[in-house]
Amino acid sequence: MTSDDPAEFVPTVAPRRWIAHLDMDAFYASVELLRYPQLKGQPVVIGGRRADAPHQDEAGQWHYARLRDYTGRGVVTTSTYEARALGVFSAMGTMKAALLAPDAVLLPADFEAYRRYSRLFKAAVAEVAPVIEDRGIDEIYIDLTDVPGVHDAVGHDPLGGVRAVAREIKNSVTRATGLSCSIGVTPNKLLSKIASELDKPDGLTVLTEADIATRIWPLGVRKVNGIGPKAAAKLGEMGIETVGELAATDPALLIEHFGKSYGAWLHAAAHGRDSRPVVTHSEPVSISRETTFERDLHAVRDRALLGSILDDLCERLAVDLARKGYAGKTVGIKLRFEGFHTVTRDQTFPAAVQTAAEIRRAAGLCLKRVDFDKRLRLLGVRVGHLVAATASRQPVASPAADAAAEPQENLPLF
DNA sequence: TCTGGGGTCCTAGGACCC
DNA sequence: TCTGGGGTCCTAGGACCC
Repeated sequence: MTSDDPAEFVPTVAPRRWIAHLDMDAFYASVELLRYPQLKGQPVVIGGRRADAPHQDEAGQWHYARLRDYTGRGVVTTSTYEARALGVFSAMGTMKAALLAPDAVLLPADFEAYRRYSRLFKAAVAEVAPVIEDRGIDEIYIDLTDVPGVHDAVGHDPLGGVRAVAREIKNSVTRATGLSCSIGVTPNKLLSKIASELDKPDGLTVLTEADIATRIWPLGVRKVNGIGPKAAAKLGEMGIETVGELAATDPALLIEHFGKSYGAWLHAAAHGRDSRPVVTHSEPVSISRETTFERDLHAVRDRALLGSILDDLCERLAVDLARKGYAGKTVGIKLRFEGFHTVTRDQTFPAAVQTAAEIRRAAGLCLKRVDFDKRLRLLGVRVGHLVAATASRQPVASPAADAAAEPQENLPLF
């Protein structure tokens, strides 16, 4: 209230929140189809790491890599709806996908292009509704509460205003990119995330609290963002398969099985309760680089190769840090052994590190604390405790700096 | 059929301090 | 002199998400 005059005090009720979740339909695959429209209607898979790009022969005939020809450790990043119909989904090993859909076209991922289209669709949305939370390359939350007209009825439809705004957002995304998206609009992020999936692709679903019992409760618990494979399996053992069954479960029982925090959250989520705001700005917590090898590597026999892979990761990480304007006080490594067992080691220094050499030295210190009894399949480097790069160059002694000053023959593992 | 790469957040124990 | 209680930081692992 800006006035001191009590006569001007008008109690107001906060308007109902309207939060949208927008998800681009089969995003990477759809971007590729803009480039290769002749593939429309076919099962197409993006991924596979180093898959061959399509090429044209002298006669102008296109040639594509097929899933059956792939060998390697990649996973499917995205698949078209035609490929999904054959059982090929994201995160599936490409070799397994090849068994299900050997004739599917395999395209290499082109993240540069996806990022370009990502910026395009987000800019298009921002012109209609500027309060946007980034949830990755193909997803956003949008707070529609203050968008003009959302709270208006249209004719006899009390939700006509929200629907019109959501429709306008969908239209401007398509106008800007040639791509379709699915939108869910509800009073909170949790419900909107579920709602955006209910009518995919090219969907538009508006729900209120009154719809929870009929539209949300019949769904499997995995549809709730935050219930993953482990929690779902544990719930299954308790005889809880659907969100409705979860909602009907005594919260005390959930807390007993899942702990105070997660147990209470499960109960609230099943009832569609979520008051998280749409967060329009956030700073990164850590920046990392990692790579899975073509074949498992031996710490001693492949020492030189591992060393150069680590050098490369540190250099790329330093480039990422510099480009984003950060340095970091914590350096960590990640090792994955054959059998998929994963180990991390990290170390925090008094002064932030920034250069490839500094990161490399710190990673070397971390490596000293690992037992190499098995062969390695993955190596990663991470920098955390991020600070602005300009403020990081204090001339303070640090273990990393000391290590960097040591003679080269003191180089630890790798 | 063995499972990418980039992240975030939570938990839990120990160190350390008051 | 037999044993506290809270707060914070660090480290390791794990669940989860896109």
